Amino acid sequence: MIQEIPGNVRIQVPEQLFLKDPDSSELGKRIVKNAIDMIYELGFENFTFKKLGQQIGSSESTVYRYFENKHKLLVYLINWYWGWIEYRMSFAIANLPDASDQLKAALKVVTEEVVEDSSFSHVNEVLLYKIVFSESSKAYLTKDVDNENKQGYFKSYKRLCERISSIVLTINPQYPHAKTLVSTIIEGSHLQKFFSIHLPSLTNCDKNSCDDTDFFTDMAFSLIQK
Amino acid sequence: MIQEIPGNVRIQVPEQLFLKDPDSSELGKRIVKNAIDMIYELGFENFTFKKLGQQIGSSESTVYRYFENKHKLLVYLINWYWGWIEYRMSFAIANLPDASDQLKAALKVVTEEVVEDSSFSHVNEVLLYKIVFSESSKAYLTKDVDNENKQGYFKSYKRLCERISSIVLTINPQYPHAKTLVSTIIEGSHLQKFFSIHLPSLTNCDKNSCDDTDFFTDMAFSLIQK
DNA sequence: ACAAAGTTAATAGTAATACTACTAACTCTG
DNA sequence: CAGAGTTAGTAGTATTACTATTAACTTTGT
Repeated sequence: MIQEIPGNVRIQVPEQLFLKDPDSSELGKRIVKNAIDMIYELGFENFTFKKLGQQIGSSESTVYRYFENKHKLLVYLINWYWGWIEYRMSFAIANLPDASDQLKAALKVVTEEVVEDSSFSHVNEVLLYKIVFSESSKAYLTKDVDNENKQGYFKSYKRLCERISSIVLTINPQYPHAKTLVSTIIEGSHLQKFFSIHLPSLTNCDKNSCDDTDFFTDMAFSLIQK
Repeated sequence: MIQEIPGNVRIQVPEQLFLKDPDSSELGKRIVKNAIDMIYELGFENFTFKKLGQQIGSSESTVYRYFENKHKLLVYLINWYWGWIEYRMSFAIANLPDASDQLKAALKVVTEEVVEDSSFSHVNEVLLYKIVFSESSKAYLTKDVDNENKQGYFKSYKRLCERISSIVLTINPQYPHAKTLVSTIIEGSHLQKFFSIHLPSLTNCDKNSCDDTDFFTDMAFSLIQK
C-alpha cells in the first residue's frame, strides 16, 4: 500500500541538476512526465531530447532550457525517486518504538516492487521504479562520478542509505558493515528484479512476484545479530 | 595469488561476439590489449573505435573488421573475464572434498580484488578487473538484453553463477535462494569495490583494502545454514 | 611461375546524436 | 506603452557510429 502524499508536499531535488525547475511550469512537468514514459519505452541509450521535444509538441532546445543534458535529466529523475522513497520510509517507520521493527519497515519500502501509482504528482512512480532498477546505475557508473559526487548528484541516495544504516547501528552498535549491508541490499534488490525479468537463470525470483523482501530482510537480521 | 595459466590454454569466448577472432592475429591481440587500456583510461562512453584505431596506428574500419560495434567488444571482454575467473575457480576448488571448503575457495576467487597480472596472455587482468566492476553492468542494462541473452552474450557469466549455485546446493539442498544469493554476492562485491573508490559514504570498505570477501563469505554461510 | 581467388586495411563517405548560437515573439513592469 | 526580461523555435556545428568502395597484399592451384 502506498502512502498517500498530501498535496502540499513536494519532493525536493538538488537544484544543480536542472537549469530551470521543471516543477515550476506546466511545460516542465510535461517534460518530466514524458521523459519517464520515453526512457521506459526506448531505454536510456535510445532516448534523445529531439524525440522528447517531438513528443511534447515542442522542440529539442526547449528541453535543453530545463536540463543541460540527458544524463542530468536521468540523475534528476533518480534523485526524485530516492526523495520519494525516503518520504515514504519516514512515514513507514514513524511511531515505531522498536529499531528492529523500523528496519523491517524500512527494508520493505526499499525492496518492495512499486506497483501502484500514487497519483499525487505528474510523476508515474511505477514507470519510474522500472527506470530506476534498469538504468539508475548508469547515473554513477561514469568517468565523471567523482566530480558529480562533489556537486551533490547523489545526495538523496546517500541520505537514504545513511538513515537506514543508522537504524542498523541502533540495533547493533558494534556491527562494522552497516553501510556495506544497506547498499548491498538496495542495489541487490533492484538487480534481482531486473534479473527476474531478463536473465531469470541468475535468480530464484519469479518474474511476476519477485518477492525478495524476505530474502533481504533475513539477510540483514542474520548478519546484524551476531 | 593468481594461478599460473599454462601456455597451451586459451580462454574461450562465444564466437558470435566477434567477426574475426582477435586471438587469431597479432593485430587482433593489439586491438584487445589497447581496447582494455583505453576503456580503462577514458571510460566506456568516451571510448571510440576511431580513437582505438589511432592508438594502434591503424584506422577505425580495421577495428570494425574484428568487432561489429563497441558494445560487442565490451561484451567480449567481459566474457573473457568470466571465462578466466571460472578457470581460476576450477583450480581453486579442485581436490577439495568438502563442499563448504569449495564454496569458500570459490567466493574468494570471485570477490577478491585482482591485483596481479598473470601475464599469460595479451590481456591485462588488473585493468580488465577495473573495467568489469565499473562497466560490466552496461553489458546487460540495455533495451536489447533479451535478444542478446538468447544469442548467448552472457553465457560465461551464467555458467559461473550456475557452478557456484550448485556448490551451495550441495551444502544445503533445501536452500531456496541459491542463485539469488550467488548473483547478489558477485555483483555486490563489484559494487562495493566501486563505492569504496568513488562513493565511500555508501560502504565500509576501504579504498586501499576493500576486503569484502569475509563479509560475503559470512553472508553466504549465515543464510545457507538455517 | 603466376593468374585467380581470397584476405586485409585504408579512404571517403552517411545518418544520427549532442549540443549551441541566434532570433523572433511574447509578457511583465513602471 | 516603451523597454527589459523571459521563452521558445530555427538553423546550425562537431562528433559519433557505422558502411560502401577500392586498393593492395597473400595465398593457392596448376
